[in-house]
Amino acid sequence: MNTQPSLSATESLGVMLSLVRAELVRSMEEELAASGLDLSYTQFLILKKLARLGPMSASNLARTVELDGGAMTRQLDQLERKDYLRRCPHEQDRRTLRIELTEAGAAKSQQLTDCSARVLEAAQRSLSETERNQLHDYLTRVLHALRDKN
Amino acid sequence: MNTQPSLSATESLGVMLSLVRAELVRSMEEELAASGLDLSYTQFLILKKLARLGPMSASNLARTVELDGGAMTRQLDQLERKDYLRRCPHEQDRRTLRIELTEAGAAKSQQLTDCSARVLEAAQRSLSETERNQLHDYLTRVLHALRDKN
DNA sequence: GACATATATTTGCCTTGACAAATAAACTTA
DNA sequence: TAAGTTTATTTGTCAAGGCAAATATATGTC
Repeated sequence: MNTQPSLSATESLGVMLSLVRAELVRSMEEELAASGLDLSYTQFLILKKLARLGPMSASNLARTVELDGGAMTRQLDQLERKDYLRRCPHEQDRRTLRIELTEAGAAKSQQLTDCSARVLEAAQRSLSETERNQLHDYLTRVLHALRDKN
Repeated sequence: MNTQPSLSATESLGVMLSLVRAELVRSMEEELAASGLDLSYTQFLILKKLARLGPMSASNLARTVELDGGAMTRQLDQLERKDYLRRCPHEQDRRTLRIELTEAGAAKSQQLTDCSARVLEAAQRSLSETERNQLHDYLTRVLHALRDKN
């Protein structure tokens, strides 16, 4: 049995955030699957970051996508097995990995960008440009307020 | 090793939602712990709903807090063990439970409300009343857009 | 250089939540 | 009423992520 909610009058901010995030993730995974990409939302984020920012270390990647280091190791295992990326040795620092997209991975990255763009556009379709910026701004301010709670 | 992010220029909506939600949950659990309440965010939501809406069935509760039915069973186990709530038989429907707060649970509920109010106030302290309403409105519209994607 | 400290990656352990199957009990309909 | 369908709860299984420990390597200090 799962939940088919009926967003009541005034849900609190926490509940709203959970709902919207969950629905966005679901939409994103659906869109990925529809494009023939077999990727979880987390894996999508990892590949997108690599495509946008280029090769980087695993810990850097973990920080960038807000994922625990241990969890990152396991996601990299999966993505390497699927031949989306490669672990290369770092030239100067032998502790560090250089994670880079394979040719296959790079070839898919455009599809990722397209999927992402479609879902985000669908999600925000009822918001004007101004409202989208405001939403982002408000979320940023809430995040800051929570982080430096003085 | 965990993540101490540096929210870059323009994070996408999905990332922002995850960040804000995670931080809010963290804050909430911290505040609960500081008030001597040993409760996860999920457990907090369950008790708060019960306090606000009164006794209800487990499946109703699950729908209300957006939790899977199986997960709800296990949360109820824990909360019952801690003596915050009770499973009572439903008078008309023998399939159904009537979940109600114990005296101890009811006694704590005011603290929950206070914790919640403090954290939400802190989170939104840099937003005006108007902006808070807009944020809620935008999130609601995004949610609807994602649900009925036509 | 030796030693203490910090960082990167991996692994083990644990909790959570989703999903599906199993029961039990209503409800619907012929 | 009997059969089929829906709903409520519980349980098993699984994947994901957080945390801590282990290991390897780098960096800073004396």
